[in-house]
Amino acid sequence: MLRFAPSPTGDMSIASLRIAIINYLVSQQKNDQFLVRIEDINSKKNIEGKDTEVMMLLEKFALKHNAVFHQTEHLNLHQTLALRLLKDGKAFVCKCTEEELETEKKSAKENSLTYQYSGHCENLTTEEYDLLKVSGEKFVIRIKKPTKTITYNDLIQGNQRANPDEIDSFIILDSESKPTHNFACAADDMMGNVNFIIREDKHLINTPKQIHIKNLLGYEDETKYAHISSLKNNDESSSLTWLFKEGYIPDAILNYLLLLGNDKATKEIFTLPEAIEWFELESLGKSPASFDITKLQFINREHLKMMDDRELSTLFGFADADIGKLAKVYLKECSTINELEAKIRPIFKPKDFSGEFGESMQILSELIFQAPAFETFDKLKEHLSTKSGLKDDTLINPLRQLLTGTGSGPELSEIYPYIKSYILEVAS
RNA sequence: GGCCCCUUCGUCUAAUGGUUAGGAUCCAUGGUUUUCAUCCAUGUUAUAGGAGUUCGAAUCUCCUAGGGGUCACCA
Repeated sequence: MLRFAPSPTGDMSIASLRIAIINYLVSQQKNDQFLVRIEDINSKKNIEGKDTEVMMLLEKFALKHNAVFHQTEHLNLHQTLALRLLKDGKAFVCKCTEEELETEKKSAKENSLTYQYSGHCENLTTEEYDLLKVSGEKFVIRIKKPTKTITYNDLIQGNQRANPDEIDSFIILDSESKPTHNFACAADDMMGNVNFIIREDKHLINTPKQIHIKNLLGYEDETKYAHISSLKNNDESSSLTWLFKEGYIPDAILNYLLLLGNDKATKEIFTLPEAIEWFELESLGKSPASFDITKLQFINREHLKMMDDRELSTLFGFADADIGKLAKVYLKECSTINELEAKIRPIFKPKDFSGEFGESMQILSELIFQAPAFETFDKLKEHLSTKSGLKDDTLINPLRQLLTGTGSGPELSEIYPYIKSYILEVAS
């Protein structure tokens, strides 16, 4: 079982999307299940609607999941498991106040030491615990730190180890009886039998803690870990929202994200099904890659070239393969949907006859309205030339302005076949 | 500050002790094109720095520098 565990606390980042893609891809390679878990246990940070937004994005990238749930649905389960650890003496009640802990942390920092829990409440008796419950005084539950060093092998980062002091006796149930991230995460991975965890490398530090939790809960199945190195510049300019707004398409973004840090790609331009064939999780690089928009532009253009003509035309409000073909001519100078739109729209807009070529444009427009339909641009050109007396530059320049609304662009003979059925609309 | 990770053209990367350090992208130049672009051709640009091991180091070791992560009742 593989899983993607986003938290609904903001817009999905490309780094997060990359993790989702890789999880899905590996699940396909292993013919395994892919689970989506919305990590919404921190109600303060949750943003309304971000969970459905994530699901819509997954769909947009064609990452199909077998199941989805919100982590808060498991509150009872988390509490039960925490109490079980308490009962088994593997966890303890801690009544240290946040202020007390804050002071300890501060002094640790001042002395340049790593903060560690003092162990103050470790030996609280059950009687004291009962009293605490009755008194209404706030308390948390901490898991007891391990007695041995925890080691594991990460498929990408190599052998990892964490000693007991690094893991520490950390909080698993907070003062409102809600599970902390590491506990909820480990518990859900265990209950869902997630045995292959692929996530961002920022979780590297959490892994030994989660292994410790699962150990104490008696989970014995082997879990494989792969922590993907993060992206260097994961900022606003590389946000998914921005990319979509700029006219980048999902296939291209997916292609690009899978290419980063990858040395197994047999070619640079590929689709998800193709990547499933050759992708090798273990060979992903450790060094953080930086997001480079110019490379994405290139990839986006290549994917637009591969897109079905008719489908492409729908992006500009048409349903005509010819318009798709027309757009592809413009791909020579464009790499995003927005750029294409900026070229195609003016073709169908009423033209401005007040400019430098206005007079000639008027003449040509009238001639086109009176003329029969011509199969090729050469025939149209010949006809217009004969009737108007214009030729070469004096013909082409106003004609380009009339047909495309702009002074430069592809050869008119190249685009004419795709616009000829709209010629009356175009030439006015 | 402790611990961990990273460093090859601007960018993504190749080269598992022996290459002229390769490819893609970007950029530049030339040719083609009645325009811009495309296309074709050509070209510039890299082993972070320093020691060591070795006949030979991008590759192994050490040091230095730079970058990142982490040390929560955040996820």
